[in-house]
Amino acid sequence: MASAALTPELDSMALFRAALPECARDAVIADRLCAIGQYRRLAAGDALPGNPREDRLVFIASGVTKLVAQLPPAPGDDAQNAGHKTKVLCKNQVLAFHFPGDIVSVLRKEDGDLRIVALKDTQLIVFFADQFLDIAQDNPAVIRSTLASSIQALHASRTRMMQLGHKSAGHRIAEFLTSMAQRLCGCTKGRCEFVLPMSRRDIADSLGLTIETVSRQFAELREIGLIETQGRSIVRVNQLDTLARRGGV
Amino acid sequence: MASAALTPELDSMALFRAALPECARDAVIADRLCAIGQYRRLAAGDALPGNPREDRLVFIASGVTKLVAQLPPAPGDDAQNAGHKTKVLCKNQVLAFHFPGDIVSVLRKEDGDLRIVALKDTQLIVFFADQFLDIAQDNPAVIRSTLASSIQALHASRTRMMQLGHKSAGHRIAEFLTSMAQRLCGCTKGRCEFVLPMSRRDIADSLGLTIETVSRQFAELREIGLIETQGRSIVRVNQLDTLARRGGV
DNA sequence: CGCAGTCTTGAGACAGATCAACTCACGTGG
DNA sequence: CCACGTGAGTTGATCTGTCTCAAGACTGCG
Repeated sequence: MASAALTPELDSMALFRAALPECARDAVIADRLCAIGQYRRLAAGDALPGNPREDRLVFIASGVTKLVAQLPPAPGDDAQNAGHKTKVLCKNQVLAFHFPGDIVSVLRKEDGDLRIVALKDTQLIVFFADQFLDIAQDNPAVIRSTLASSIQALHASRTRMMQLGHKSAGHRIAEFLTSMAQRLCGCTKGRCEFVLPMSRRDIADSLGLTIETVSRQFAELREIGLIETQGRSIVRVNQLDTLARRGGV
Repeated sequence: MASAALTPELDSMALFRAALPECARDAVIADRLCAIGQYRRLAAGDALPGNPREDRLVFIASGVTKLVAQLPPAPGDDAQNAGHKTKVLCKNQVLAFHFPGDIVSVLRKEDGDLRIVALKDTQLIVFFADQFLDIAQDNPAVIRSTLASSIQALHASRTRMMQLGHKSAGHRIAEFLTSMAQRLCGCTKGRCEFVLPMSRRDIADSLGLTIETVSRQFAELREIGLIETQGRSIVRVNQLDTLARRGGV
């Protein structure tokens, strides 16, 4: 898509510009936004340092990240679990995975903070939300596209809520694989092959399941012949449309 | 807060103005927004007619509503459930409850449509999102507050996702009651009493549980002495802070 | 007062979690 | 280049929480 001859930083900025609404790409406003964006590089496994004070907007230029909500270590969580047993380990819910071109809004911590963690080497641009909006509001197209993307995220989040609320493990895994096929190789039917950038644990945490259950579901899909796997992370889907139907959408 | 002598419609519009950022309340922009807003009245149980074509923003002036995602009657849902049994009835996920002052964004239907249903007699103002934004984008304060509220909704939705992903029935009910206490009588500690505007079924659907489980959890809280109930919908919480801790926040 | 629908309570079934081995992939260092 | 070790992934046995199905009790309406 973008050039390769420039520095990684300029390259990332160019990608960011390309993500802006067409009319704003080469305008002054793009320069102003780029000026306040901080370029960052994360190695696989690294987390973007948290900032408890400011809401931020993060543009993913390359790589893959997960957005993790780290539940606080259950402060006084035992006071009430009279009879129950509760894992003392703080559980990490993976709220979403993000791919190049995505803009993620990271609110400052309130109930156990949000963190962006890289799954592979990742380049991103960080904006402070206030600064970004101060500039963006001068340009209707930009502010509207920002709003649109946040509404989009809301919609996605609601869809996932429905998943977590009603769907069985089988449904969830099928839907997960379907969406990964779309994201990673743009396929919606037929057969395709891709490399999952995230671990079983990440998948489990994002779907509200355990790794064992995820593993068993993969096994079941393998037995039926719907998918094949190679090594830890290579997945080949044989009938994507059948898989999608299994996901119940 | 608002007058009572005017017509219900004017009254609702006044409430809407009051919800705008201060600097915009009496400005021209408020008049323009009011001009495109359609006043609606819903009796308890009625649904706001869906609109498959336009995204809408709905301002709740009075009453209480639920936002329901009606899953399509599982078109070809059985093809894959080889061995499993699946409810044929279409399940209704309640995505959120809304109270006076809330602005709800209702996206046009995509995967099983969204509907707003009144829980008690409700007055609201409906805007077409495009029209609304065309006007709002002229005023930085308005567009930013719109964005802020949508980000807020996103955050709430994420919080709920975490709930549905990780929390036990007991946690969910405790958190639900805590948030209702805040919404309905502004309490965060001590004891308080309120009338739940929604049925057990609505509660169950919003938390991803069954009515039976909800009922049992209420019973448990009653036995512990944390709450008392009277009739179907009056709830008295004895130790709100203890309940909140039980919710695990 | 009586009916209809909501809520409660109980007994049993099942999906998924938990606990515990075991296997395998993949990077390391000899 | 291959042996090795570590951590990821798989598989199995059991256990628990929640759903299901089925009565029954109550609320609140006509």
